[in-house]
Parts: sequence; C-alpha cells; structure tokens
Amino acid sequence: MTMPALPGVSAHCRKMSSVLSIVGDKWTVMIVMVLIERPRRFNDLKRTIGGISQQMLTRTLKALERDGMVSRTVHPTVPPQVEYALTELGYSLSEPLRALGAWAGAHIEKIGENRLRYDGSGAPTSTSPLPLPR
Amino acid sequence: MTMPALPGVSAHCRKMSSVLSIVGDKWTVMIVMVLIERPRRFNDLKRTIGGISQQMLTRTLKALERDGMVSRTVHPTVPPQVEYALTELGYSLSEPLRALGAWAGAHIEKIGENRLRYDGSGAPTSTSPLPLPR
DNA sequence: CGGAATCCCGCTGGATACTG
DNA sequence: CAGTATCCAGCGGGATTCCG
Repeated sequence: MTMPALPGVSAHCRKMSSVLSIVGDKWTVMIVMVLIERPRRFNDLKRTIGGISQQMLTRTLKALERDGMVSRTVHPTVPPQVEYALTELGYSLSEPLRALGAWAGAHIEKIGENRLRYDGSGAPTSTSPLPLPR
Repeated sequence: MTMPALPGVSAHCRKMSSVLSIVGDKWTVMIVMVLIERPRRFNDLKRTIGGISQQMLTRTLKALERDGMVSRTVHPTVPPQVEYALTELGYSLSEPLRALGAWAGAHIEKIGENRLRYDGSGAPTSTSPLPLPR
C-alpha cells in the first residue's frame, strides 16, 4: 500500500500492471494468437489450442468479449454454432504480441543455455525459480 | 528438432508459452522496466517498485539472473552492496515490453469503457472475469 | 454443440523472523 | 543491507457434471 511519489516510474507501472492483467494471462494470449489467422468456433478453438479446459476457454473468451477484443456471433442453426473473431482492438493487441513472439524466437534458446550454465555452476536448487518450459 | 503436423500454430504456441512464463510474471516485468533507467541496489529496487515483498524480489531477481537478463555485482564494502543491472538480453526484452506499454497507453481507456458498457447491459456478474485494475 | 455450475487441489506469493 | 527459511491464505485453474 506504499505510494511512492514518482510520476515517471509509477505511471509506467500502472499501465504495465493494467496490460499485464490481460497479457499476463496464458490463455488470453493463446486465444488471440490463434484467432489472428481466422475466426473459430468454440470447440475448434479448444481443439486447436489443446490443453485448455472448456471452463477456462469460456471464462477467457468472455473476458475478451467484455474488453471488446473479440466478437461473439451466434448462428441459430440446429446444432448451435458460435463464432469468435478478433475485433480491431484485438488485432491491434496482436501486433505487440507478435513483437514479443519474435523476441522469444530470437532469444529463447539463449535463455535455455543461460539456465543450464547457471544451474551447472554451484546452483542453489533451493526454492527452484521459474521452471524451464518444454 | 520439433515440428509435428502444424508448424504454424503449435510452434507459435510453444514460443509464446515460453516467453509468457517470463513476461507473464508481474514482478519480472516491473523489475525490468525499473532497471531500464539505471542499475539499482536491492533495497532501492524494493522501495522503487513498492508493494513487492523482499522474498519475491529475491526470487525474481535470481530467476532473471539465471536467465541472463540481469547481472548481479557485489561490492565488498562494509555494509554489503549489491547492484543489479540489465544485461544486453534484458535490454532487448525491454523493447517489446515498451511496445506493450505503448499499446496499453493507447487502448487501456477504451477497454475500460468497453467493460463498463458490457457490465451495464445484462452482464452476468457470475464468476466475475478478470477484475478491472485501478 | 456451446456453456454454466460445483468441487477441489496445487502453487503463487505475502508476512514474518532469523543470519551473515 | 542483502538474503534465507517457514508458514500459510488465496485463488488459479483442471475435472466433472448438468442444461438449452
């Protein structure tokens, strides 16, 4: 609850924490990335992403719809079909996201090496930090 | 090595989940953003960020050091001084992070409006989705 | 098929106290 | 000052089941 009176830093912090509540979410990013290609239906998304529970898919899609990042279109056919697509806002987010993806592609291997080297030399395996994703 | 049937989607997913384990972390991003300005000492970081426990600061810094994103320099003075600074890798991450920050600055208000409108019209407040940060 | 509601476990991460 | 070690509450999120 401490309020440092630094306009520069804390302003950035506020913005970042705002965007982090969106971007920091694993599934949110996944969904946006997948929807860049083309609109998808619910189970199509579920299958494409793989590893997401329908609960989290529903929640995340609803949050994204709430934020105006994706549109939800219901086709009143016999088996109900619901299509999700990125809005303009959603697309705009995909751009910095792509930048992040590019950074990952360029540096993720290096990071893997760094971790191996760090763990190799007198590594305090103690409260093991961020696990290396595979 | 890699690459089953869908090189496009699943490849991106893998990259993204890797980078998300870094970027998705609130404190990691905070620390990197703060260290962009200049190197800082432990308690300096703690004070500047504000709201982080020293435990999380220690953990996150160690993880960043492990990844080769920040350097840790110990000055063997009477009260021990430890300076943390971004490495080249850390700086390179700060660029896409800035892009994200810029996106946030440009669209975060619009998102706030969208949420209000969505909540206003027949909003299922049920398992309330992502909370609106203030 | 798309989605809501319940249950429940595990890990994240905060508070606190101790050490070099 | 910098860091470690415990303890523990909260909630993120998976599995399952039921509805329109």
